[in-house]
Amino acid sequence: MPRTETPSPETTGRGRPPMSDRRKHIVRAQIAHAAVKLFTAKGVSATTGDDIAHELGISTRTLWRYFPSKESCVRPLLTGGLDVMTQRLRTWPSDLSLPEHLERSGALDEDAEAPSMASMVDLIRMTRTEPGLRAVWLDVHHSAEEVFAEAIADRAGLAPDALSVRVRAATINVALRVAAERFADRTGDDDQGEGMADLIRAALDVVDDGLGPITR
Amino acid sequence: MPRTETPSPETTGRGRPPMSDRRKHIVRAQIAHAAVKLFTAKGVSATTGDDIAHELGISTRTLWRYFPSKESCVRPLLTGGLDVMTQRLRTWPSDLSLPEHLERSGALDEDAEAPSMASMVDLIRMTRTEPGLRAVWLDVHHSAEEVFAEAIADRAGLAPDALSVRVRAATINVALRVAAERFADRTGDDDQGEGMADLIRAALDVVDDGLGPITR
DNA sequence: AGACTTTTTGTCACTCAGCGACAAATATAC
DNA sequence: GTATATTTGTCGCTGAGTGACAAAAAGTCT
Repeated sequence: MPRTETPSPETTGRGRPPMSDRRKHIVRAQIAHAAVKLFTAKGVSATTGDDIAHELGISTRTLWRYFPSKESCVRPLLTGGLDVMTQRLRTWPSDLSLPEHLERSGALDEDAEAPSMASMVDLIRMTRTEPGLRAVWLDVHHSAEEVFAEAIADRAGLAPDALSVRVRAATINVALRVAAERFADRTGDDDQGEGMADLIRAALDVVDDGLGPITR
Repeated sequence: MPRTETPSPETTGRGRPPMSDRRKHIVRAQIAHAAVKLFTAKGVSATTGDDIAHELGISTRTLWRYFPSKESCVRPLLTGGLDVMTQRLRTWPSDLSLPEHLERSGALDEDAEAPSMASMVDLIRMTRTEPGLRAVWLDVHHSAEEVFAEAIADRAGLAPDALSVRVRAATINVALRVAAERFADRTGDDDQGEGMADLIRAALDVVDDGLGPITR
């Protein structure tokens, strides 16, 4: 059995086999790390697509086949925390509230992807001053909204496009974004910042309070 | 008195006076309308900067002086609803809850900018399929977050960067975005859609419910 | 070992976005 | 009218991103 990670039923078995999703993902991750390295060193605008490609020894044309723009090269790093959570939404136990579930997912992620964590923190910080990176960051979270909506609709027995579902998905999602930004801001070299799980809990608690007594 | 809309104290009175903010705003609005016209007609990617500039009889160079990218040309139209609300936040009466205040602001806006409304609806719809426009749309709302945070912090007597303030500002803001998207989706030629004020109220009610009984 | 087939990568040429520099036009005060 | 400051246009450039096609890679089959 010649390791086919995509066991499609109609394998002609003829010619070069398509690149596995796993391998594609690895290449994308390598590009992402090269991009963030150059972005932090020279700044985003001063970094060209050629720079990123040359850093990896690939041609610029291939780079654009993996990512549609130089800013989007770092997308895999920015999605880091979120796609762990959205993946875990599929196994959301029925005896756990969503905040509890998300909090644990966030905590797990924090430990798991330690090497990428520093890059992610750097990127979220750059998000403030670099419009191109901010666009990617906001879009990453916007994409997650859909996933949250489906999970919530499924649990609540409502349609995924019900207003209450969409608003809840959006609010939860945006709370996670604010928590991540806070985490990035507070995490310094002295590592005195709060944990990601604590921040997620705190942010979701605010959401759970509704608009609060102050704004009403 | 030679109409100076920026009555700066140190008017040398010598040379051509700077363009008033009002006049700049008018030019930007003209560009925005030309852009959305071409975007809807030919699609975003098929519309070049030269097209937009030529539509108005200005040079391409001047176009880029008013906007940093062709997608951002429509920004004035996308901010339409939001900047009315953020402007009114300055005169937020103390006997009104934030939802009530926003609801009324949204309703007023709906009537006031009737001509721009159709373009805005078209744009928000295009936001789904055009990544460039979506980026502008998301960034517009992201910018509003800051304004909401300041208003809420001021009312609550908290620091603008307090976690609770930021989360509340973000959640309210995102609820407005979902309401606007819903409005754009539901508003057809037969005009059977709900009113903007109703949608804002409904969305903010969901926020005020917190995470709700379902997700906990 | 071939020959064969399919995917991936690289090379080339091209369009368009967007900016810096400088000239030309415009609008005011004197 | 002249002088001055602002705006606009022209020119030329770099870089993003794409389509077309050739070269290389990685397999299968005999």
